[in-house]
Amino acid sequence: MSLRDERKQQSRQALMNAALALSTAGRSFSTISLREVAREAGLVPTAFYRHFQDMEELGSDVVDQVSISLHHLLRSLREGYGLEAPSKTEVSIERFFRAIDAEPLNWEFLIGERWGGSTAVRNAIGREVRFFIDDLSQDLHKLPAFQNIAIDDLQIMAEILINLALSWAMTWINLPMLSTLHRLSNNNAN
Amino acid sequence: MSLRDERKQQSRQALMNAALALSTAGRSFSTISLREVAREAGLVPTAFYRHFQDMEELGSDVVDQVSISLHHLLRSLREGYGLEAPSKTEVSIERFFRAIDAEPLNWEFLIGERWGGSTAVRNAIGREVRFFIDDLSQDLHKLPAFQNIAIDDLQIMAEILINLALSWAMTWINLPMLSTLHRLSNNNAN
DNA sequence: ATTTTTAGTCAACACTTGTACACTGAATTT
DNA sequence: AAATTCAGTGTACAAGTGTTGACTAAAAAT
Repeated sequence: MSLRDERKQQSRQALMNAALALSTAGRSFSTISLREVAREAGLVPTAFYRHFQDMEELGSDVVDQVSISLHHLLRSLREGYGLEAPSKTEVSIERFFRAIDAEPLNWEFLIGERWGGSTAVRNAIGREVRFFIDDLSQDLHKLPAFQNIAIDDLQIMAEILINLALSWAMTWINLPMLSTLHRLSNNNAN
Repeated sequence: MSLRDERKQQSRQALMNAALALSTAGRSFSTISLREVAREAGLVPTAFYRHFQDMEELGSDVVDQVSISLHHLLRSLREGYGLEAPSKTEVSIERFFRAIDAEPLNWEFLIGERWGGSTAVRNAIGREVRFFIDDLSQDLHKLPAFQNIAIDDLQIMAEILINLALSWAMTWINLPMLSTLHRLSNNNAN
């Protein structure tokens, strides 16, 4: 990649990081402005257009980036299946919460914008969630305990698990945020 | 109630209806402005302050109103329990989707804003969802088939069911919207 | 060495936003 | 009948918004 392209990629990434950071600071993606994103990324507003046509396009691209990172998690969860049967679930759940703590912004964005404002973002996330469900149902099908359960039922079970996981993830993320908020308000009091 | 209070209530309701309608027209509550709500309600912007201190307060009150309506549904679903065992679930699910079709705006608002922008709204919805879960788990406990299942497990089951139901509801609402969108784009083409 | 490309800058625009303040007139209270 | 209350109006302002077009300078292509 040429020097110029490399720098462009860097700015592009700065814009996406800014969008992600702002979207998860107690606000939703659809409420943040193009100018805010540019400011946070250390760019002038008009430079935004060198990378994205509008905020919707930025949003969709953030979804794509977030999805890639979460697919890595899904694979790492899969690798825990080799263990003895009883602790399998325990290990998976623990890894799941660890993964949330590792990159909470990605989760918060995906879940918070799932039914949120922008149509483009919503569709992109919808596709992604459906992919997660399909993936998990195929995974369950490989497990001995689920061998004689109909594919359709496994699909529903996967849907159930994914939805519950997303809900738990959001609750989990918002829990420590309360103490963060408390700490901040104490600092402001001085 | 005095004549003046009655008219005030009417305007207040107009504002809340406007907020609900705007929030569910492909946008989220946090993206709609005070002025838009007032305009939609047929009021001047400054009249808004006679009813609510700010948009956050409006949002919380909309959640309260929506919750009441959904509690009515929950009760009507409960009344289906007297039937013969095999079709019980079927009837409940059918009633559930009927209830969504009856007042889709309420559902769309509750689900869409559950992890959405405004903190006040999010907290109000969180409380409401937790109430739904508690209610359902107590309900399950009364059923013969669930008599010998631990209370904690019933709580989790209720959580699972509510989360899945909310996800299905949103998917269901967005399904016919596609055809509506299609119809609209056809009309615009003329 | 010269030309072309292009990420980022700067200034300017037409709008929308939330909110303050003084005002009106009908419903209510005195 | 006179005084008071108060939902709704109209004007105004500072601040923020998306998007335009012309410009700069460094990298890439010729």
